[in-house]
Amino acid sequence: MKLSNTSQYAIRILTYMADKQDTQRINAKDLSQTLDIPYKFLTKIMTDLVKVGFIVSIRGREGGYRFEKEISDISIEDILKTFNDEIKDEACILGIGYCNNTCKCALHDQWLDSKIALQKMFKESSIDTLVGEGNKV
Amino acid sequence: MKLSNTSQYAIRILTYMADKQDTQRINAKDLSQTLDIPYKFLTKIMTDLVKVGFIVSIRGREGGYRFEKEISDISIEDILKTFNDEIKDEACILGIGYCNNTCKCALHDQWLDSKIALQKMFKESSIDTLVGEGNKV
DNA sequence: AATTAATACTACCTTGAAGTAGTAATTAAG
DNA sequence: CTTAATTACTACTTCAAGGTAGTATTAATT
Ligand code: SF4
Ligand code: SF4
Repeated sequence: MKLSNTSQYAIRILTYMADKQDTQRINAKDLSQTLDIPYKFLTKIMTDLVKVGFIVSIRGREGGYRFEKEISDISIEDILKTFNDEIKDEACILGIGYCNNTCKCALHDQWLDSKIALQKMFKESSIDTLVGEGNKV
Repeated sequence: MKLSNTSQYAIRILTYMADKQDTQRINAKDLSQTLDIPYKFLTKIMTDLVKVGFIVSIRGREGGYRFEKEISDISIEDILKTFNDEIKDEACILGIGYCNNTCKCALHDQWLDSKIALQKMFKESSIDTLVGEGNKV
């Protein structure tokens, strides 16, 4: 029960970029070194983040990345969805077919509250609410 | 963000077995068919559940499995731990090294409540609290 | 004792996530 | 214009989870 490496990386990348919004461009080499994410894997993730419209890339010398979308308009949920790692409404915690909200697997009652709380937390955590001094990166 | 297939299977197996405690032995073929879990994969999981002492196996003709431990003494947390799928105290949600409870990754504050609630739910959900009529299996 | 039905063990195959390598395309600087 | 520094693309490799196959072992039934 954990987030995928890719999701973890993406969240760390975007929150770190948000922390440095003064710097107008951040390049892959810096991100890779600062966040200790393998360079080639990071650039693959960056391309996904560009394609989904969170950031834009500036190619060529002196290039890099900057936000395209408002950081108040990017939630953890959005990031997880980009990498298919969100908690889906229709996914049963025990993997028994699709959840129609009337079904009951053995863990239903116990899981439902946590599920809703988690989804709410992911949805309400936009990048701008996460920036802060002294965060581990 | 989901439980592993193996964990899901194990929870379904044990809750189903608990539902049928009248039947003193349940064999792998029945479990495989009823729960729609691949037979060979199921027997691998069963062997793990035996090794960790939740159930005992009776080999040979008319063999099968039955509980060894009290079902009130087996929690979802215990099952998840068996397959290394529990939410570890020291695991950072963003995968940044080890959590010492003084560190702060960007998601720390938002995650902590959910984490504690989930851990509590997994710990307090013993198999006997999960048995019930009409559950999806 | 032979047969049959069950679990246990060992080894392998498959799939998807994670990570790597090399090259092409782009663009600022000199 | 050339070079250097950057992102993008394509393809491959590695690793762990999930799943499969075959055989050995066990024990009740006949
Ligand atoms: S029973 Fe509960 S966990 Fe299972 S599918 Fe329905 S809502 Fe989801
Ligand atoms: S900062 Fe929060 S999530 Fe990260 S390791 Fe510490 S407690 Fe865990």
